[in-house]
Amino acid sequence: MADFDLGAAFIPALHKPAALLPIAKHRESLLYLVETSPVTIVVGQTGSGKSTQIPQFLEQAGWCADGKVIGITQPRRVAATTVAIRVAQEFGCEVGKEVGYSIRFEDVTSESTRIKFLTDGLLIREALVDPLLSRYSVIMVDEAHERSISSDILLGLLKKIRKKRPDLRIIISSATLQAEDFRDFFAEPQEETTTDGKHTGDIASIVSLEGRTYPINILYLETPAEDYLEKAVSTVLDIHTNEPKGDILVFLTGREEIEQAVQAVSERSTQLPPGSQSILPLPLYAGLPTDQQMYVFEEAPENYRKVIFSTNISEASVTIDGIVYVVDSGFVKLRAYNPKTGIESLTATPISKSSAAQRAGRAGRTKPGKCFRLYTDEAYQSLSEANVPEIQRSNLAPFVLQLKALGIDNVLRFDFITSPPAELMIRALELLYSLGALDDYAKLTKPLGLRMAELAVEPMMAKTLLSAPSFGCLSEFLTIAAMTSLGGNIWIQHEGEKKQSESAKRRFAAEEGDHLTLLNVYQAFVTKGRKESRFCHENLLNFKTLTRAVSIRAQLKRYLERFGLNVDESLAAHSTSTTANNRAEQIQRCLTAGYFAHAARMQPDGTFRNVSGTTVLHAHPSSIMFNRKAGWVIFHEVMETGSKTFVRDVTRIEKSWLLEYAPEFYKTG
DNA sequence: AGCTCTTAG
Repeated sequence: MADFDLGAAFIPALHKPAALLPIAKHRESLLYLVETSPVTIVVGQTGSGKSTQIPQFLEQAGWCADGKVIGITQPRRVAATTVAIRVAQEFGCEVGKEVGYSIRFEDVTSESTRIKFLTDGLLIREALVDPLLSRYSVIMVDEAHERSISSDILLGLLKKIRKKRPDLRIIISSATLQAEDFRDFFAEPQEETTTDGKHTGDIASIVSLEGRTYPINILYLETPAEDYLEKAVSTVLDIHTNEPKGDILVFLTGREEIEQAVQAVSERSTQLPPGSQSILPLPLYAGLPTDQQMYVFEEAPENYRKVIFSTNISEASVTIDGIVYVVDSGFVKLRAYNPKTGIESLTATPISKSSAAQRAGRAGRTKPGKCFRLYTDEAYQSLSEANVPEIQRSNLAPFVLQLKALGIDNVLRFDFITSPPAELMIRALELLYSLGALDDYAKLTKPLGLRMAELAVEPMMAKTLLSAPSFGCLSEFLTIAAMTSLGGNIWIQHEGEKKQSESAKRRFAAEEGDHLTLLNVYQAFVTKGRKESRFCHENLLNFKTLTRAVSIRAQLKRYLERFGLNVDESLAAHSTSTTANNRAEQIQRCLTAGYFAHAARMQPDGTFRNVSGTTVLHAHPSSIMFNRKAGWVIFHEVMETGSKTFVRDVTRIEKSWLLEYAPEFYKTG
């Protein structure tokens, strides 16, 4: 490119012409497979063009005749939108016309849409109104190997739908390792196996597409590292001094480690020999404000080498160009739900082999790369092959509720590609029963259970919202539901500005606890923060997440109005101090009606104990209740990290309310 | 006295 002396008259093509992609030569065989086989499993490497090309091949081959649609699901919203935009460009139409996408809050499709990209979760919700997904002729489940709960459930539904709709074609895109699991999942029971080892019951065909990646040289430690964080920092400096140019991506487990590493590298880089290239260390994690995340995508200034310290967000969700070196700590923070205690934990665990391969692959996207694994070859050999599917380590209550709403009564016998442990299912059923979403026969109750399933919030919050009209605080709970579903990230945290952030929080603090504090923050945001850009800045509030809260609140409000519930916004706005007290109490009572299972009592030493007295809980330092005295409280969330179990979003209640609103649940007390 | 991996509706 640099050889051309034509200046700005030429710009590089944004995309490779489709004909140059390796997938082009597989066009006919792919179409033949889809035509003849009900399920096609596409094993495609990075850069094979499967997500962009297959839908176009199908459209050209007539799969959209009679107004039918080709649906392609993605595990993430960004993927659904960016791939749709790209395919629309290649197709030569405006996004939303022949090629469109649909994600929560954004439906960019029309009557003429033939190729539709959407998230897995949204397609499951479409099944609530169209159980056979009859608008679609082909459904392609992209990135199925990631084994998210939604794509697992979607595959189970598709298997069921296929029996009633033999015309439906299913395409699953997968990594090599899982392809056979998907094939076996769709196989129909047969006794015999043919001599070539092929099951006669297979209805799925596997096709492999080569990708366009460069070779990666993988290096291990000779002896285990005592401290992988220190080792990561020294490895980065070694690469910087000994290896040719190219940016570095370092996989660590969380924010704290990342900030430490960034700090350490910037300190040590001052000791580099004079005249050498400088290092630009950058953090990357999901909780980082968007503007700071953007730095990692910018080209480093001349004479700087970019080093990105990242969480798992860079493993699949985010792609950064120009990475030549990967440093892999071998650890990831993984969420797991304990069905015995109902407590989620978040702990650093060794990654799987497939994760390690994925991380290494990040080095070979633009030219040959190197991956430095901060563990021994032996340690690598002892890693598990693949990650434990999300469905086996999550609170299943929201999904059991969705399955029930889809008419699947016997969820224990639902055809899961990997069955969740029975304990997880039972715990979910028990919770839904205690909330009144299921009756004595484990059938979905109407209208309560059905409405809970339709609301896009967790079951306990759904119950709270649907109870709110009888406490006269529906408007307030629309806000609280929206704010809690943001999962933190309401406050911007700058390094070394902890004091300011504390005092900013105190400006909105409510004596009753975090839920009313969140309500105050939201009120202030919609009255001032949305118009004055300084407001969020001065109060260290995250404009983007609060804007999202406004969208979520509006969506929830539409649902409740559809249920015929009247949302009176006038009462919330102006209230005298006596009605304000009463209003606070109604909110606390209503919260108890949905979150009674999340109750705790403060001990003289300032920690909390759950109702059965078996678990010690700590108020999270971000809570208003941190370092305050309280009696009984309700909390939104409980999570074990490291050695402590923290509760977040905590509000005072009266003990007697527990018995008043959940007599069944607490009858033995 | 001291802190959440990621993602979706």
